Amino acid sequence: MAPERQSYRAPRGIRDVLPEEIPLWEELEGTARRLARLGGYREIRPALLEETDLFTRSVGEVTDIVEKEMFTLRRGDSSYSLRPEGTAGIARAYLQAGYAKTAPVQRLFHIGPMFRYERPQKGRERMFTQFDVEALGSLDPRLDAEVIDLAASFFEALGLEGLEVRLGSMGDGEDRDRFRAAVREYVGDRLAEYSELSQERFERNVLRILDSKHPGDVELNRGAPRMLDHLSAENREHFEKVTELLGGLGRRVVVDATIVRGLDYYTRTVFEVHYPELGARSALCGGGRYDHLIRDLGGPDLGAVGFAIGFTPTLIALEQLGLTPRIQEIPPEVFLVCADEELSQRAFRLAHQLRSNGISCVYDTEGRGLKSQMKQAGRGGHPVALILGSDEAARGTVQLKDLTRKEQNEVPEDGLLEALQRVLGSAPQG
RNA sequence: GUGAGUGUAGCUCAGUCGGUUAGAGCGCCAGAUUGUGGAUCUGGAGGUCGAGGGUUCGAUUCCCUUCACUCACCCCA
Repeated sequence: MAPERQSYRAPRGIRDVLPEEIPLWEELEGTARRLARLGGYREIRPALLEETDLFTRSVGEVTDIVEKEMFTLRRGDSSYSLRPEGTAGIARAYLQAGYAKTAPVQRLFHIGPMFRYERPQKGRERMFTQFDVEALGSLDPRLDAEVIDLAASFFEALGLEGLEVRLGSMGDGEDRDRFRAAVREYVGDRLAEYSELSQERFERNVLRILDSKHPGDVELNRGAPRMLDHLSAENREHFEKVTELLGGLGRRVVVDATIVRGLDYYTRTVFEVHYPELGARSALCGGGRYDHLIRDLGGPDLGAVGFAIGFTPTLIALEQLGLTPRIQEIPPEVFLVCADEELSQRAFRLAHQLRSNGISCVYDTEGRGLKSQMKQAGRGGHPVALILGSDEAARGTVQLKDLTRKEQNEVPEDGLLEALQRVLGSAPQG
């Protein structure tokens, strides 16, 4: 029974959100929900755990995420994984719910944790919360623009101004294959000059070489083929439409041919939202179109577009820019003070009564003295202290102290609720 | 997976050129004439100096190993 280890910690890369931090998280979640709903997006809460196969099919077998970053568990012959990203599960839920047949166009959003087995570092955790927005069932470029606009609006609502939307297109099908071949040829001709890392990527995922930040590679990439030059007429038109629509909203759009998403399911539109002031860590959001994912999961070939915003990078950005909302926890409205220990049962019952009437309250459980209880009431930030004393009890009254105004009145018990509501309703700090 | 840095009270950190009772601030608890708050003052509790091993008369201080955390690379939100 004697424990070998006297302390437990959360697993590596996983952190608790403590009560002190909840107001901040509620602010982020509330902002996300509010904006999503303004656009008619409905909240969905898909499974945290899926069959592993769902992710290998959708995200891609040779991606890092699937190859080495999934938390996977086996039960008998089945293999399940904690979701490493949100889109696959949402698309799966969409199909399972029958939306593809009953109401194909679905605007959906989700806020929740994702899991990736990675080495933690700043802005990267093994369990991280994402705001996911997905518009499924349509190819309309307005949805691309709408979704991008929503992502940018989220950051703006939190106080970030001067955002930059970087937009590119990965093409689709044939033009993408042609482009990939062109890149292979270009890079293959001078592979030895590329960095070791890029050489490794040559077989794995050529397109990522275009994304390299290695100075030598950047130089070599200057002459590389550009996806935007290889787009088919149809995809070109779609891309231009999205650009135009965003421009029409006054959004600053930078066409960035180097954007390459890491996940296999992306097609055509890809984008990132950047906050340039943040430098290297300026990407706050990534997303794009994934027009064949639904088909690949067994449904009809319907288009879809979406994005994911990580809460952790967002919080870091806000912190760096001094924009972290300073929101106080809201303490219970009443602290019940027992001047006499014999009244503790009455205090307990009174607490129940107040709560039944919608008034939040707490009381001391450590048998502390009056003074100490008053201290707790004051430091706890409760607007009101109710003091139960034996003299008052004999008179059928309690002392009601307004801690913000420092006013105290003796009130009869049968008028207590009204008196409390009056004081609380007119609380100056709101 | 690779590399670097750091590990001393709940938190933020001093400190010991190896020496015998390890410190501060904040926080916490208790008092300041006995039924009243956030200030002030006084006092108090709280640390196997991450863990294991080595060198030494002696290690929290030096060396090794290990674990954890942090940061960077990779990858990505």
